[in-house]
Amino acid sequence: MALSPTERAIGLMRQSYADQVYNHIKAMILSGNLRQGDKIVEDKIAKRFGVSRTPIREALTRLQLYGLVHLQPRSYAEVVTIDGSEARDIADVRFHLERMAFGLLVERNDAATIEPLQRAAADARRALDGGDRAGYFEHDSTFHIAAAEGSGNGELALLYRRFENKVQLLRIAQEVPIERLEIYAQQHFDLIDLVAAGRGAAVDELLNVHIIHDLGPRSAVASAPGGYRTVRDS
Amino acid sequence: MALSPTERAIGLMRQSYADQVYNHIKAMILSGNLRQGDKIVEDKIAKRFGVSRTPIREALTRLQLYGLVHLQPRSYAEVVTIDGSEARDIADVRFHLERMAFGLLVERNDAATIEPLQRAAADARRALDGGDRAGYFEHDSTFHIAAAEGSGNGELALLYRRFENKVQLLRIAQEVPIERLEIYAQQHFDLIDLVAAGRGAAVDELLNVHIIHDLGPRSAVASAPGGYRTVRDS
DNA sequence: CAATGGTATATCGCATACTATTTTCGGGCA
DNA sequence: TGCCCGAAAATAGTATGCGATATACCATTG
Repeated sequence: MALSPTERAIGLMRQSYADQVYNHIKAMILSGNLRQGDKIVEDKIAKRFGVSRTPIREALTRLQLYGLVHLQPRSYAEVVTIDGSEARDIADVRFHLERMAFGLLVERNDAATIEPLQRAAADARRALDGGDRAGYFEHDSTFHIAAAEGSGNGELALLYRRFENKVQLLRIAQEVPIERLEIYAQQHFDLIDLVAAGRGAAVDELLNVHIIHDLGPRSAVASAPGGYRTVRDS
Repeated sequence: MALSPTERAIGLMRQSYADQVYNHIKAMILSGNLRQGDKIVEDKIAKRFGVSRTPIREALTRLQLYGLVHLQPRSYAEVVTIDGSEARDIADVRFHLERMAFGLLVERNDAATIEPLQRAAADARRALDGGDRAGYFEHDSTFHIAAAEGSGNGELALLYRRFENKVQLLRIAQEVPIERLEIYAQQHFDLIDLVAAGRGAAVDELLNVHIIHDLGPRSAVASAPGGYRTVRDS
């Protein structure tokens, strides 16, 4: 954790300890190394990282506000637990945020903007083919974040990037079977195609399928004639 | 700031110093006591409140994550500045979040759920009549937060409550003329009526007017026949 | 006079130590 | 045996101090 003498000498402390700890704990949670409900004790983490509790507390504060840990006052912190009802709520909110993002993408109709999505979708596909489940999740996230970023609305991008933490936590916890991941991976490409074709209604419909999937329909989008039917129908 | 001996004795420290400081600074920003771009120095605030810098830092971290202050590493913090482009982005995101919330409200069609909205709308109207501008903003916030809460989606409520901080900051900065506030106050009642009448499309349309108003149309909702025309047309 | 460099000051990042509260756990009692 | 209570341990909340970095100001030079 401590910086190398060289880094110190050059003055290259790009990230504060709090940043580093934040990233590390977040990675531990999102990789499944820390599981839902696991106890997080400041002093233990501090000793583990070889820093004092001060930066740890700052990192935990951030993790709390991003919805990844629950801080019980005067007591210890826990990795948040997401039950079925919350899962549906999260998916629902996510659908609406992404619908906004993709709507703006369709409006923009800019090939350069969707290039990052293309790349992320391809990376996800490759990871899945290689049996790299964690890698797939990573690129899946990247895909959707790229959509938010590409929307051109900075606030949406900010909001989505934060919200996405919880989505990722959900992905880990749900233990989705590999066959479903295959479907998701394909849908990414389909989404890109529909965006490129400017078929906004079809995009909405596919997004609903992609995000809400089998959690039970709560925000179903009315099926439009000529909407999304099967893969590569554009 | 320090607790009274009685409070200490009874053990009534419900809020940590960090909480209290957070609420206080937030109130200062949202009341216009601290203006956009104002410098915030930890030590000064610490002395002002009679506590150490530690809880101040925690409060500032939270304010940063809520988008109210900008923390420059190794330098001082500032109240965030929102330029025109960001303002439009915020309004745009807000519209989509509220559309989701009100959509769920229409689905629910529950009188008890919209009762808090009714009350907030009435309070806002009263404040405005009394010339209490700050009070109006307060109740305006309450109205929209109540909508998010009433949606039944806890994640949406959480997200919206956080996001609303920035919206409030925007309200302060924009210095909207009083005549426009009159219009907003009326639209709150109109929204309630449309929700009660189950006219979802009209709600969307009015929300767009209410939120995007004169920032320039970016997320215009297509006018539906029988949509929102004038106040109390239901 | 403008630009550049250097020094002083302001301010934050983190470590350490102390305090207050919560949790845990074991022993006494019904 | 189960439950309650109290003491001890665990843990977070806050204060203080030091060191590091950024900012501001002034002198020097072209």
